[in-house]
Amino acid sequence: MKISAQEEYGLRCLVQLALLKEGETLTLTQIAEREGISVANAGKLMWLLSKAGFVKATRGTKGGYCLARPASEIKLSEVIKVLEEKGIENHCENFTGVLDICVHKEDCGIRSVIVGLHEIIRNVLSQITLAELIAPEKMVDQKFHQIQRIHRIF
Amino acid sequence: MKISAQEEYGLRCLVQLALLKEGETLTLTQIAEREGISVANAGKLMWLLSKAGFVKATRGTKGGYCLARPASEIKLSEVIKVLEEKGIENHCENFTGVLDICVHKEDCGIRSVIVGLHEIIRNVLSQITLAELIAPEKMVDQKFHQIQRIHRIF
DNA sequence: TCAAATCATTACTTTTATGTCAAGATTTGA
DNA sequence: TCAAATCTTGACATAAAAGTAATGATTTGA
Repeated sequence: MKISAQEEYGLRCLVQLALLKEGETLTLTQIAEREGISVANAGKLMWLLSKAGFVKATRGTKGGYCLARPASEIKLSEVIKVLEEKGIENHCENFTGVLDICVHKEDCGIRSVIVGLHEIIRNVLSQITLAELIAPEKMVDQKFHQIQRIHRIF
Repeated sequence: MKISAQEEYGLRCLVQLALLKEGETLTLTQIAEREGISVANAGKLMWLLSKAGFVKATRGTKGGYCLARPASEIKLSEVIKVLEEKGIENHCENFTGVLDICVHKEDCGIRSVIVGLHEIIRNVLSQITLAELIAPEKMVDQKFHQIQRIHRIF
């Protein structure tokens, strides 16, 4: 169970844009620099995020990227959904082994657990916005544990 | 955020063994057949699970695999820990881009969220045993939602 | 108008994860 | 003892993910 490179770096690029003041933009080169990734890679990620409507791109001199809507209105769950390649919807299609169809199609305890876990993850991520993510780590941690406390997970 | 093939299939092989009666065993061929994966792949997975002490293997005619301890004493969290290649411990080492060290080493909201999510996942999985996983999906689902209800996640 | 700066798009390369193969070791039973 | 059945192990091949490169399109401003 882990986060993919695309999810991690994509999210981080968005964080950079969230840090900007109203009206400012960042070029691919600047984003790449600030995140320690290649310009080509940043380009691909921003293209995805642009297609998905999270960022607005303007070309030409003075061009660059900025968020398409306020950071406080972008939930992490939405971002992750776009950056992951295959959603949980197709859990059963993903693990069919050498067959065309998963042998557990009928009744599957694992599916319940995996699908349930994804529900929890989605739920938690839907309670955190980009805006909250750019606060100092201490604050994010606090917010996270507040979510956990409210829901009595621990 | 997704489960890897190794985690999925490894878990499923264990489930097959959990379904056995006391004293019964399954050969690699049988496991492969029942899970719809190749014998070679089953061999690799069982090797991992054997090294980790979840299953007991006996060689030779009449040989095969069985659980090394009762299914009710094997938590999913332990199994996943063994089957995933990199734990969450090294989140920061995993995403350093083109640099040697992640640019967010100092203070990182994303890290908080990802590490927190992994805590939740581990916690939930530690409350489910192999024995519970082999019940009809309906029951597993119930158990899962019971965990959610107890902890007021939703 | 044209060159420079920038994003857009697709194809390609590299790396990593997954899956396979083959040779070896152990056990059983004839 | 020996052949058959089985697991063990490490090397290898394949597929998927990640990352790069190259070419094209748009905008700005001299």
